[in-house]
Amino acid sequence: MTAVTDCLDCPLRRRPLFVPMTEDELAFQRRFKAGELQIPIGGEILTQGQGSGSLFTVLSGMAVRSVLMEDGRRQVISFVFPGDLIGLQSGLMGEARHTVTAVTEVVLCVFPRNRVWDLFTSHPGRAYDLTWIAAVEEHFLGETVATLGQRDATQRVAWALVRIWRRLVALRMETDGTVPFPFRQQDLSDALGLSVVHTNRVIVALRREGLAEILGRRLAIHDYARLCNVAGLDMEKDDVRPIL
Amino acid sequence: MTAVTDCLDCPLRRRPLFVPMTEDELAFQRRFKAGELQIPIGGEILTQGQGSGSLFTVLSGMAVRSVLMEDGRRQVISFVFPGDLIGLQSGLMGEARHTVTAVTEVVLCVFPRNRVWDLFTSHPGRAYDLTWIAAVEEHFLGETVATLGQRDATQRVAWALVRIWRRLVALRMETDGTVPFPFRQQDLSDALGLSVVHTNRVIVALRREGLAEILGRRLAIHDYARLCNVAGLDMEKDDVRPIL
DNA sequence: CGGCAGCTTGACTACGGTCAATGACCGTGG
DNA sequence: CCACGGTCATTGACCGTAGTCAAGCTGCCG
Repeated sequence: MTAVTDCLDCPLRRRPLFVPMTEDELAFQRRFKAGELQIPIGGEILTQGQGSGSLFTVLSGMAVRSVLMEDGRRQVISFVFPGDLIGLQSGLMGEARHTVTAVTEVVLCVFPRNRVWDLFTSHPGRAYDLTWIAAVEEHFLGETVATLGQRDATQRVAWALVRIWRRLVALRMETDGTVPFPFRQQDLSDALGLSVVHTNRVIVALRREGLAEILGRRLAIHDYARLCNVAGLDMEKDDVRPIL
Repeated sequence: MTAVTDCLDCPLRRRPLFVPMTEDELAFQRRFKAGELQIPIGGEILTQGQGSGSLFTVLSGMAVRSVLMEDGRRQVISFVFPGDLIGLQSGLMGEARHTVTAVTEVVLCVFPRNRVWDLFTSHPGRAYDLTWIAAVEEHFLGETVATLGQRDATQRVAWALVRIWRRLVALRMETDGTVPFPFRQQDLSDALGLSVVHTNRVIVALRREGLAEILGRRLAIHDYARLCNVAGLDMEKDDVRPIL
């Protein structure tokens, strides 16, 4: 049980991926933040069908956002990384439409939902950022739809690996040419609409090709340019975004 | 060339699908609305890669939101109906990430982008609604991802038909048990990640089963309950949402 | 050391893609 | 008025990617 991180000392917000905060915004954040929550591996941050009294920003750790379908199948909607906002939908629309499950231990900043309105009335800049965050999320989902709709298995896997890689690099989580990769192949396949078996075959193929490799919960990309090419992604960097 | 609709007389905002506006909001909308734009069939409301100086709300007509991929394939991200907001992403993130193409003649309310900020500073309620709209959109895309990832061809087509049906019914556009259906089978297949050929086979099968039928640019659902069942959707109504 | 979760591989199957041809409908111009 | 060309829907034959089933493997934790 470590002490709660003061927003002033927050290591995340200074990463190049995020839009810098003004002094004023920072002051507001400090008041807005109600505390921290620690979730163990496998724990649920949000549960489909249940309301939540809070909004969260991931301070550290990773998670998976998924929906459970009637027939028991699972679709992973997105992977969740430090800096991501969780609970906007349930915050604005009532109950959560998906489940968010921690795949590592996760530490969350907690923002009370009943004060979101304050944010809109007294901090339009932050409100704007909130909308911006939602728009960024929407954009990613659009790309995901395009991937599931149009790309074949190899392209999909390459796409997912590149996306995860880029995000973690932008967060400065790369060491020795590898980034953490706490997801199971099952998570990947549920995200990409493939069977685990086939996903595995593709991963093995990419490894043999010398493109990328998943080893001991870490991901190494050996030929970034070629992998991007396979994925159908250009090599440009991710846009910056605000962080709450 | 008919006269511009005054927000006061706007037929859309009173539909049960939308959250009613307060007097105050209505007054603001009237000032915010810069005019109308009429787009012919096949015209582009927004073009991928280009910025746009405006936000739009669809007043009438339908469109298709799509991304063009490197290899020339097309993914339809969503279908666009009256009441939908267009251009939030390009408004907040710079350039449009997708193209919106009119499939009928479309009339748009135009909101100048440079006044969006006013909305955040002086009308927090509207700003909140804007975020809400973004969250709703995100939710739909999540469902789309789940559909493309987990459902087979028949379920996908059924899902799309039910979604379109529900939306148009909520907009009161049903007559004689049918709703307008201006989309080509190509649009459907591009939305569902199927080939036109296979999409057609499924549509024919659904028709033979007496579940649903597309005839002369109109969609008839003959067995709503069963179709929902095939689609893997429960029969509950859509949530209400704000309209800009 | 045993058990379980997750990764890997092989053999077979099937859903949906591709290619190709035909048909229905419509607007245009000779 | 009809011939022509275009777009979209429909159907058939064939094929290939990815799913399913099943078995073994590896590594970790109790």
